[in-house]
Amino acid sequence: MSSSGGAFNTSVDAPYISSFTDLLARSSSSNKQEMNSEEKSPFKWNFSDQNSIEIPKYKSFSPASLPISPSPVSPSSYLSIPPSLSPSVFLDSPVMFSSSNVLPSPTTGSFADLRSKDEDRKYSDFTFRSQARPSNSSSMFSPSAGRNQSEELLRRNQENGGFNALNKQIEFSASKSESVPFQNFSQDVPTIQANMGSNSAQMHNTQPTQYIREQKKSDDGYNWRKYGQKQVKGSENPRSYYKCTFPNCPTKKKVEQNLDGHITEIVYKGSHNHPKPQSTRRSSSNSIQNHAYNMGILNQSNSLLENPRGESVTTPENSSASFGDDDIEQGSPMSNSRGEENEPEAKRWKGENENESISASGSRTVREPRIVVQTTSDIDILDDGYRWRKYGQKVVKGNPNPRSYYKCTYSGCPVRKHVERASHDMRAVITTYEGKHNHDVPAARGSGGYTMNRQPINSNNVPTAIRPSTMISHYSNGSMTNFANSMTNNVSGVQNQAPYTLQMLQDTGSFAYSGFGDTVGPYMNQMAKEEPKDDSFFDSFLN
DNA sequence: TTGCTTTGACCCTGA
DNA sequence: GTCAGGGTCAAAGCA
Repeated sequence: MSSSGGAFNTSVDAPYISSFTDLLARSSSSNKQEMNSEEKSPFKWNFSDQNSIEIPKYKSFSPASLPISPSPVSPSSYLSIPPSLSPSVFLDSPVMFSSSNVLPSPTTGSFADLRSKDEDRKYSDFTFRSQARPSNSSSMFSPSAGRNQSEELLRRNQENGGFNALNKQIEFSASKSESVPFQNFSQDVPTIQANMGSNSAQMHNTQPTQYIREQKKSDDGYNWRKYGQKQVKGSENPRSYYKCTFPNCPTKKKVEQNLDGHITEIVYKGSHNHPKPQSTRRSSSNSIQNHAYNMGILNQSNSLLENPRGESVTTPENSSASFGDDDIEQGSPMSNSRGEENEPEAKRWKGENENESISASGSRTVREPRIVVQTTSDIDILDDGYRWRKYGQKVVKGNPNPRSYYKCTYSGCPVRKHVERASHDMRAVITTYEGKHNHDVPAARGSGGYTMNRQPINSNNVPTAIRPSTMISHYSNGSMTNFANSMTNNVSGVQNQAPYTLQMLQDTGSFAYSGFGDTVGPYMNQMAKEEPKDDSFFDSFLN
């Protein structure tokens, strides 16, 4: 396969790095230069063995103080920084503030304030150097280049495979932080090392720091004050309660984070009765924002529909249209989704599929925008690498579509999952995982040209703790599919350099979300049609 | 001083 | 009426 197409296939004449492969090549060729300037930058390129393959590693980022956990392999991990994108674009993008999802912090207060100037400097430096072309990239990331750069990058992305690269960037930005380049690389590193089998120790050092920043910077644009935290029964994850700090704004949200710090669930209650707090960083990204919206990545409230991990992300603003208008066919159940009755499958503050409730006293409580973001960072609705046996199927309340129940076939493994199509949109599939795999990913079940050896979803082969969690996948033949195709191309494009595997694609949950529609469709169709193979399982399930 | 987080206690609701 | 669980309050501590 060629390495053409998608975000990685940037114009060759551009002083940009179009892929990690490219980056490696450039870093190799410019090794001396990099080393010379190494001491000047907070970000340093190191080479464990200068006589062998030169893998950049990162050593200058201080470890995080928060619980250290392996960062799950994000789909975005396989992406290098799309060359034509300037971080400034995303610094300004409201998209970045939209995602509480991804790894947003429950502390969604003032975004900018959360980052120290020192961090800014580091990021900037890192970005600068990561491009391996300092002279060019410096201007590229110049704040003053902001608007023009964003427009230019739009043009470039359209020229180089449509919005694919942009798409990734937007997703990245939204899910991570404003420090896109840093985030990108910090995620790339562990992933690459995991698959290349080198420099792992050093590369892992970047994860905690990155993670902490993810937590700190993600934002939905509003300011929240935490007013409570509680350990809820049935979950090892503490639940935090937040109120919008705007005077008289009734909006609240509760956020669950697992022990790793990943946000596993965000539920919004109420709607903001005020505009988003002004941010000086937001205005210049309209072009991207609009582009993304036009592409169906964003809905009309500029909220990201899904983050790179495949986590469906909504905010109170977009809770009623979380799949993006462009993705929704006219006449489909979602086509009128701005109305409350058509809000996407989402868990309300209390209960499911209820916009309102009536108290015992008869008073009616309208549950307003209510979002739900149930996130799973480490699962893939397409095929997570594990083997599943269907043991039951049932139509549950509120959804005419049957929910397919599966159990991991590995002996003794307690993990189960159930899959169902969203009632509002047959292309949206909700997968809920329960339990924790106590084994490695099974060997491949045969494959084509790809290396099918699956790897655990997280980068260090530690079974991923998964609390009952839900991932909403959405299949579309629209723009998101194009994005997925791009992703495929991208991965294949770098395959020559690194053992990227299909697993890497499939582990990218989020990309699978939209990207592998052609694959997902049949897969899900099969699931829908498949009859339980094990009556005992089925019977026990029904009982 | 201000604003935020933390955390134990209390309140509310539903079974 | 009791209990359990979730949600909220508010004092204390921190930056």
